Amino acid sequence: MAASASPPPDDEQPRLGLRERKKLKTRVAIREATYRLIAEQGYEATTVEQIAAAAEVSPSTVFRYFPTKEDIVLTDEFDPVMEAEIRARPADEPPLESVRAVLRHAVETILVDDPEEFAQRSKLMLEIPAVRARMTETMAETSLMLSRAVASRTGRQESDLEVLVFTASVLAALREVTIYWAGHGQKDDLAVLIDRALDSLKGGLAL
Amino acid sequence: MAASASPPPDDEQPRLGLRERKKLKTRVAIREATYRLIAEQGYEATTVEQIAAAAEVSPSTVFRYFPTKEDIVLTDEFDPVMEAEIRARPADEPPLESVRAVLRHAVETILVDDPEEFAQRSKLMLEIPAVRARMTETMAETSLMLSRAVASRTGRQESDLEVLVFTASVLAALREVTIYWAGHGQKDDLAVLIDRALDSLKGGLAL
DNA sequence: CCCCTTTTGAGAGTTACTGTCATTTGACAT
DNA sequence: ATGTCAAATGACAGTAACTCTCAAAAGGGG
Repeated sequence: MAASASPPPDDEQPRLGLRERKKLKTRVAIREATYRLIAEQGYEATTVEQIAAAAEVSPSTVFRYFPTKEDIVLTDEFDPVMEAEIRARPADEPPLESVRAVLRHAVETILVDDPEEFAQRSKLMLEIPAVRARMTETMAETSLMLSRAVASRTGRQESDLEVLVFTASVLAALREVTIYWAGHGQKDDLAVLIDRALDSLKGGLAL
Repeated sequence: MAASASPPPDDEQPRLGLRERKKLKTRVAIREATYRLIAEQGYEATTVEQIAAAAEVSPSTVFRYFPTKEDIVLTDEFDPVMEAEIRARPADEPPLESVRAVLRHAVETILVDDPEEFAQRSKLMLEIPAVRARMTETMAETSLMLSRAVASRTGRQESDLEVLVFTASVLAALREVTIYWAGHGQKDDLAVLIDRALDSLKGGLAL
């Protein structure tokens, strides 16, 4: 997927050390500065130097936290959660339906959690090729985890061509949905669009 | 897709002017130099400056011919041909089958045409994230053309979500096939793999 | 309060890519 | 051939995303 905001409900109440808390703050500061600057000036016009200045850290630090500029916008902590959720679905459920349930839940969470950030990210995905490309790269990792989960539930290898095609198609469809949604003023109901897309896959892409 | 080499069988015997012939030569020289250097030193270690030197042109010229370094490796002139071929398929054929026929033909052509280049490109797609990313970008354009063709043949809008999901899934599957093939020593029969992938889509991704 | 480890910032360097301008070179008419 | 014009090239300067290295600063534990 592509969400971020609050990482899954804090497992560790047990107090992060000051160090860790500061790191988290820096991370957030960088991201917020980035989103703000991009909203004001556009993506390409915003340099990492400006981001660093706005977040009050050095450029070095920005790169320590995010490997690329695109990652500042995209980073995503949902994969592990989704993996667990998929594994938790009933074993006899068709994989496509498991994915549907999990995605629906994920989307719901994101929209409650931080709708604006999600909206802005979707728009960037629509408009900035570099971001879309990086997003797709990120999806490659998601794809791996999804393949693992699907493989283990169906008793196939995760390198099985059919498994790979499954995950690649599902994620590609999800990406199209997101872009479609962003391209239509973000007015549609995401859950409905996801259902349509998955139904289309389920029906064998008959047009 | 992702092929290049000789552009579709020269429609114009009627003599390219010296100018055009020279341009073509330069294009080829740059690409050959690039492939050679990459084979020798790896992708990242090969700079555009080196490529320019090896092709005996200036760096400026390299960038005039190819917008990015990745494009030198990826550029692809097959889209228009494939678009025409799809439109030429019988109108009552299911789109997935039209795609199957055209892809099969395209793969055949490529493998006859310039198997080595195709092999090396696949390997780069597998190994170099930047190339894979750029490849995916390229696929976005292919996706557009495929959507146009499919839309016009099914009487849908090309912005129709189902059409978008169709093309995105097909191309994602094709990408997986290519990577799978490259990752397995390029020993399998590509046509067979494509069939398996498309069958999987046709069957509604039931696992 | 001191020591040790982690984090940070400063600075220098690389490389892909952009834009500009003067020079060259093919095309074409005379 | 020769002159003229447009297209292609090369030289150059500049930007911005990264990378590396090293010394200064700051948290944590005794």
